[in-house]
Amino acid sequence: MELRDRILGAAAEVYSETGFRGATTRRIAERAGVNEITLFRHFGSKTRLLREAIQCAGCTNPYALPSSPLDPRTELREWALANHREMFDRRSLIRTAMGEMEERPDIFPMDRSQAVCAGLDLKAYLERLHHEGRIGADIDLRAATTMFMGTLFADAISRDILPSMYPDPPETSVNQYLDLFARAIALKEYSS
Amino acid sequence: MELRDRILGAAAEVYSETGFRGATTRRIAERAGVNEITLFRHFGSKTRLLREAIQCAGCTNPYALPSSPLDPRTELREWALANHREMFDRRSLIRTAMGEMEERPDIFPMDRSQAVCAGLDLKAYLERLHHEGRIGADIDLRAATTMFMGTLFADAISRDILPSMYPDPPETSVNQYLDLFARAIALKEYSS
DNA sequence: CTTGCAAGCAAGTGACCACTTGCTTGGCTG
DNA sequence: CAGCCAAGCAAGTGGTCACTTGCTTGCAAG
Repeated sequence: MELRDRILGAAAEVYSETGFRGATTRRIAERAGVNEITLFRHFGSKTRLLREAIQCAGCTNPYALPSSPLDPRTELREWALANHREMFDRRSLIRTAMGEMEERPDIFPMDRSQAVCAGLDLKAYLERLHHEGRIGADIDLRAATTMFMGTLFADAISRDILPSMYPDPPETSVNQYLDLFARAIALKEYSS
Repeated sequence: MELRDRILGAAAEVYSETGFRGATTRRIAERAGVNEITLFRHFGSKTRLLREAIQCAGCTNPYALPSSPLDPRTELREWALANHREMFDRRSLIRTAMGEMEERPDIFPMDRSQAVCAGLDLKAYLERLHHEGRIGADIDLRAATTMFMGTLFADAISRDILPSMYPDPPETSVNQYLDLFARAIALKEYSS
């Protein structure tokens, strides 16, 4: 079954670089080191091949926040870094898929995308902190979640094409975002 | 000269919907209500037509923040709403262009894009506030700018394809972002 | 050794693509 | 009226696309 995975990997790569229309069966076959006909014998059509390749390349087992917060600052930093890295590594695929979202909504299952799942995870974690009284009482947790996820997302997918806006390495930037975010939600840390 | 603009508008529309490869000269001509040959007589080639159309559709005269801050909260809200609206209106073009950025970097002049210009405007404004002592002294202004722009940007280009993450109307969300942001930068407001 | 199957190769099909050529139409100016 | 020019129309060119057909090769199990 190694060959099938090689084809799927090549298809995801070529799609990320050139989009659906640019991902020709010739290019995918060449990238996979496989005869073009083999694609059709395995997947039936270009559409089915790309759908499977993208859904496969899009899924990920996310880094989860702990169910009982201990050290929020550290836990959030680890989590933010892991999620940022995950999105940054897939930035080409994400950008291409978002650009074609309106034309081909079925090809990328947005509702179970990493950004959405991570957002739900973060929101639940903030709710736990809020319940423990470690977040300002009048904070809108959904807006806070959306803001922090949006910041990480925009950084991950814009960093390489707007270097002037993102001069610092991801670790530095994420730390700065976290400082701002902690103040934004009035995070109370236990005395260190 | 009305015809030329109609063609450019149609080209930008079709490009936003289908990308470079999908924006065929036939489709553009049909959308513009014009014979296909007219495109070539006016612009020479599909590439030149699309380049001009996209650069034309991409440029905008941004809503500028005042050079001497009076009421930061209100000024920032107006500015954020205007910029969010501008990005939201162009969301299809932005998504498509970002998706093809790596393959065709010349077609969309990122360095003078609205997001970058608005970011510079915001940063200068925050520096003025900081200079007047109305922002916490130890705040990283660049990170704060990037965070707020990233939040607005992610909202504007994701809102329509992730409705579950953005249930509130833009005005509500922007207000919430602003509340969080004001706390994040420790904004001191004059007594109201 | 035979059967079967996965993969390769060669060639081709109809559709669409960007772009060209040659000719016609219609409105405006002198 | 004559001349000009922008635009339309019809047809075609060479190229690429997804996908098909018919045949061959090589390996592996019975």
